[in-house]
This record gives sequence, structure tokens and C-alpha cells, in this order.
Amino acid sequence: TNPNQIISTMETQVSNGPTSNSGLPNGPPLSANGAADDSKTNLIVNYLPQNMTQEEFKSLFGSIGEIESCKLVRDKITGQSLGYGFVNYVDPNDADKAINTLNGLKLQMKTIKVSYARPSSASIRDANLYVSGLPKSMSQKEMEQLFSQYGRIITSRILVDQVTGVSRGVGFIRFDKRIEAEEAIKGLNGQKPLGASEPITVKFANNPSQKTGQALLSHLYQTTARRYTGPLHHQTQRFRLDNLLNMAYGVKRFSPITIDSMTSLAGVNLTGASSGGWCIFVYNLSPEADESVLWQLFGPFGAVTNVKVIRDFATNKCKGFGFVTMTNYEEAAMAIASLNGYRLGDRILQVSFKTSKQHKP
DNA sequence: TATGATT
Repeated sequence: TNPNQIISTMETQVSNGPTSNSGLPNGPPLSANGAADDSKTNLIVNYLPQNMTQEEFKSLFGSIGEIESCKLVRDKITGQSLGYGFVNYVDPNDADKAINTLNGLKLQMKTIKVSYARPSSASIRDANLYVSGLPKSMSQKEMEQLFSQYGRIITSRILVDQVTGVSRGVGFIRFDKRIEAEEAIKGLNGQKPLGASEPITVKFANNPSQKTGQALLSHLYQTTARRYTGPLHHQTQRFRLDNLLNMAYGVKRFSPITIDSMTSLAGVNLTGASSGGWCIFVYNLSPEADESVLWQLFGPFGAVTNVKVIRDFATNKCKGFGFVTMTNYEEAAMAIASLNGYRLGDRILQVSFKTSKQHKP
């Protein structure tokens, strides 16, 4: 599938109005201008982890149902993920299911947002505003009220201190149309909100990609170093350092000593290691378990490329186990250390690297 | 109940 397909389709789709039939017996519904109507199948996914790849993205959303096309949006020049993407399902029911099961999923330090995509057009681009100098007492609702006089607000957010939860006086407002955002800048930039002592600054928000290399590394350090907050021993800390260096320099720096000592101690072959990543065996899942539970369990620990619940062919119920593939050894090891013995419902999970039993004496 | 593979 051409990855540009969604974008090019959306750019020609200027209206989300009533759909008309294509005229063919089983043809897809067409909108007024003749473009395919994706309004019930096409989703936008926001707040993806920076390091999530197109393959991981497709694997995550492909676990819901058949995908017509999907695209992780990247910076044209640097190739960096912009942290959002589009998924167009074949079946509108799967799009609905994806929203219900994957919206709010925690992946690494992010909580992803899954919603129907608005039909794209030039007029809705660059409609996101950065607002600073807000009174700390101003709520999101109050900020929306201030801006709503200039147009329809699609999303809004006020950033808060991670520790205290107090407003940082900084927020974002996304309008439906760029011209509405332009009017809001004219009307509100440098103005004092009612009762405020300081004027606010209103300007167009930067693209998430427009970070310098330094800022990117700094961000990488923060997200990596803060990822796990549980008790840590020395070896774990070294894993984290290795991982940071892996990510910063884009190379694999697995420590042969560490892996050899672990494997020989365990007395088993690790077959989790392969070009596709590290395969993890998860035991004691309930018969009702599905792929989304594995994404939810393992996603917070790092890059997950694939999950699989093993089901009985006849009943389609989970046979009590599944597999998860993770890209990075350190993250896989952390997930195993954290999730082995974890209580899921009334079951205690047993989690380990997948082992080979083929050549056991 | 304990290591897949309807690709």
C-alpha cells in the first residue's frame, strides 16, 4: 500500500458532508466531490511515543482489524516521527473498536489518543496556538471561553507541573480553521484576560519536530531516565544507561557479558533474541484475554513490535498464554522483571523470555 | 492449564 494514499486522499476531500453513492452495485460510498468517504473508517492517533516506528504503529492498530492503509507522519527533512499518524480501516466497526480499546492506551510515557480524523484540507492546517502567561488560576474551560469567540475549538490543553499539578500558565488551543487561529492571535496576543495582572502571549505552536538536536537528546534523556520509577538496583541502572546510549546513537550496544551470564545461569537458550527483537512468553492469561491486554501490559516499558494471544482454534478462547516481541533488550528485561508475578484479575502472571525446548536433553 | 505459527 502506498503510504501517501491516506494523505493524498484526504487532501482532495474538502467536505465531510452527506455522502453519495458511487453508482456501482457494491462500490464504496463517495462524497460530493467523488473522493472515497473515510469519515467512519479513518482515525487520527495523537501522542504516540517519539520512537515508535511505522511497523509498530501498524502492528498495534492491525491487532484490531484489517487496515486499508496507515501512516505514521514524519518530518519531511529529518524523518523524525511527528508523534501522530492515521489509520484507515476497511471496516467502520473496527475503527469504532480501535477507539474503544486503544484510546487512552499508555505507551512508554505517553497516553495515546485515538479519534476519528477530520477530513483534511489546507484550511485546517497550522491552526494550533501556543499560549503563555496565563493566570495560574485559569482553568481549561475558562481558557476555552476566552478563545471560543474567535472560532470552533477542536482541542485545548493547559500544561501542569508534574509534581504539584499546578498550572504552568502555558496552554494550547487548536481551532478548526487557520483563519480562526489568526484572528485569535490578533485579538488576544498581548491582552490581559479579565482580572489578570499580566498580558498573555498567543502565537502559532511549533511543530513537535522543530526541536534542535540538542533539545531532542535532552528530551530523550528525560523520557528514558524517568521511564521507570520503581526500585532499581545497579544492574537495572546500567541497563537504562545502555538504553539511553542505544537510543541516542542509534546503535545496538548489548553487553555480551550480561547476556551470557544470564543465559548460562538460567541454563536455557534464549530464543527471544532475533532480528525481530526479543520474544517474551506470557503465561496464565484468562480465556478472555485479547491482544489489547498485552499492549496495555507491555507498552509502558518500551517499544513493542508484536503481540499474540494463542487461542484454541475451535473455541477462539485464549489457551492461557501469549507472546510479546520487544525491540530493546533492556526494556524487555525491565518488563519481565516488573510483570512476572504481576496479578491480573485473579491470576498471577508468569513472564519470561521465550525459551527453546526443541533440543532439551 | 506451561512456549505459537490459518502467513
